[in-house]
Amino acid sequence: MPFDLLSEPIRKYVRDKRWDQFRPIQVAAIKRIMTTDCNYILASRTASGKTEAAFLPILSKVNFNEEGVQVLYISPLIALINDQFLRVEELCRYLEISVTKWHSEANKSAKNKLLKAPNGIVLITPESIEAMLVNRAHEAKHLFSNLKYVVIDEIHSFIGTDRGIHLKSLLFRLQSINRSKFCIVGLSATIGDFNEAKVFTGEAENTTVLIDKTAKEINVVFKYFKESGAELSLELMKDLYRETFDNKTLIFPNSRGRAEEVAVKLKKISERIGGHPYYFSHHSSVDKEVREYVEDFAKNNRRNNFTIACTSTLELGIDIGSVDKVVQIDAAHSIASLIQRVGRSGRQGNKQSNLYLYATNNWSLLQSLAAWLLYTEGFIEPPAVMDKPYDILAHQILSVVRERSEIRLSDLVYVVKSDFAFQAISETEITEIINYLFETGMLEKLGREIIIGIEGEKIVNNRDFYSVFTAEQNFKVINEGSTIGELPFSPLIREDENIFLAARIWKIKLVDEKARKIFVVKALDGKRPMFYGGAGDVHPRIRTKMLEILKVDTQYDFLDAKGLDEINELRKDFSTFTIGDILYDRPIVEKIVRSKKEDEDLFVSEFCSFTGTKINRTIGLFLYIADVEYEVADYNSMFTISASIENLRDIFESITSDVDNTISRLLEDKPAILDFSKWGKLLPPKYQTILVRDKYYDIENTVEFLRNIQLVEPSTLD
DNA sequence: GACCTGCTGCGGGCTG
Repeated sequence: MPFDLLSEPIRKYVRDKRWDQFRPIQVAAIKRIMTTDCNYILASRTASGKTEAAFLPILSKVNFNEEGVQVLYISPLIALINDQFLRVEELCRYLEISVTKWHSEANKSAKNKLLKAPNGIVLITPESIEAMLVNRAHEAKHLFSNLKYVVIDEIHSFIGTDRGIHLKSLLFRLQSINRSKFCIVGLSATIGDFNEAKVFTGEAENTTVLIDKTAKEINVVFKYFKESGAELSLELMKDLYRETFDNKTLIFPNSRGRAEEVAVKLKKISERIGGHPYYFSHHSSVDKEVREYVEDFAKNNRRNNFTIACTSTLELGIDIGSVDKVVQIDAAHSIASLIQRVGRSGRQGNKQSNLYLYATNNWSLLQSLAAWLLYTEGFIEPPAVMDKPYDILAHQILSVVRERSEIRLSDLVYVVKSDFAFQAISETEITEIINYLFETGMLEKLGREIIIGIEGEKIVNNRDFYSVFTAEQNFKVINEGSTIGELPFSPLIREDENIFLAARIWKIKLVDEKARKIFVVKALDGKRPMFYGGAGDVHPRIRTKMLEILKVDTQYDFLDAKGLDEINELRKDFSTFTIGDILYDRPIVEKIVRSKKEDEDLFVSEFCSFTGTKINRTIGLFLYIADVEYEVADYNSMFTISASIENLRDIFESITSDVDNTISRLLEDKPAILDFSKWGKLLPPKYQTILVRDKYYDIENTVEFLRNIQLVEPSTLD
């Protein structure tokens, strides 16, 4: 019995909570964690008791009388730490274990208290671990050299990302200052590739994934509104209002600007007809305090209905309670993301989640439908795995040198070589990168020791050093002394322009460019703000599924009539292409255009690749190498290429995988191509090229795709 | 048309 395995104080906690039974993931975790010293990944949907599944057995098992912090909980978000702190602290009161928050906004005297007598549990972010290792290595050792368990929350948000590689390296570095081996427990929503989750602990063979696959039943409704303008039509907004006014709803419109538009427009409709005023927006550009107010409102009020228009800020595990409906406007970029969003709905006792998928154009409708069907087939995108993360390696080399103050070359190479985050990178490569860091003044030799160089000091001593991702430079938006949020500079940011922010309308009174501040007053009408930055890549499987939907004639009963008509219309357009092999048969149409300048006929091919964003980008690279002009739109995966079909066949057949020269030329012409990597600029040119090749492009899969592709022309029946 | 995440140490001013 799992209950009997737990320690007495924890059993008392369970009794006091009046839990009549454990959730499946808790049963599995208690049994395993209590009886073994293995690493575990607990995979189970949102709100299924994962935190308790990890902490009940860990708190039962670990002897907290020992000196030093015993359990380290790592979270991707400060907000999540603050949330979990309350839960974990309540649990720990039964054992008189202290719990300390350690992040930039955490109470400083609590941190100092911990430094005096390290013990108990610490909740921390990866960046705070990095900062501690860099600035106060001795304190890091003082606190964290006797860890028994490391719990990583929302581990799926790290897997397959730069931040994840960074965290892996930090885990390795924590392990190397520990007296004995600590165990890792990762908490995760259902993820696409459990193998990658196991590898994440650095000990795949000693890591077991415990999965609870029971999913909530999802009630899905598709709604189609053909939109032509830049703004959402009144018709759509009215329908959205009718669906949401008497519910607790989250709306995901895929962008910050559109989230503002939706929140403001719904609020206006509600005002006009005397509905409730609880319409909010929640995204990275809304001020933190305003966001906390919104989260708090959603969590703590039972009586009032509300609607929050948001971005992925409300996708992760911050506790906002549960909502009745989740609305997705146009296709989410991934299935994983869609499922996380749906997981926010379905209240306790009610087994169903409600998902409304609005589409505003035919391709978005098709993509949404494809994502939904793939989900019902059990497919979730696997994470993008980066074998040789040279940029994070360079960052960590600087960090390790700073941590040690001085270190011999052989020791440095040894440390980095042993780091499981960089397993696939060879010793020769590491040495080459270190040598380049000498050349550029990042590192310096002092006798036989290596220290941080003059150029390196500038980087390492900057606050920006602790993270591996970049942040946009914004203007603060201020009304009557209080900050509402932030906006990037755009043509709209001018005095007397009216803009939406935090679900309200503002008139800009003054722009202080030097202080990067925008002063605003309340207004009655305005425009949604402009933001820059891209969304995530779409996985090839989604695009293949889109083609498959066009090929069959299934009449989906969860689509509304307009949506079904639109799908059938698209099917008609594509019915002229005979697609046999879904993976490689791709539609193409050749047109002849009269060139204006040179007065001759030119061939233009319209080619639908039906593949992922990254492969489309790489096809673009190959066309660039072949010196062919083209345009590409990723949303419908369509290329317009200045070449005949015959010509294109030749190009696709003669594709080679040797593109390094082109990429290094590209890097010289347009260094901004490396902007996706914050620390890539530390690398020798050769490694920058490889980074762009492997991370920005997908050479291997594109070569395979193009070698196998069969270009299908329309049948000539008409 | 296009997401998100985090952050030291120190000094100055203010409050209790």
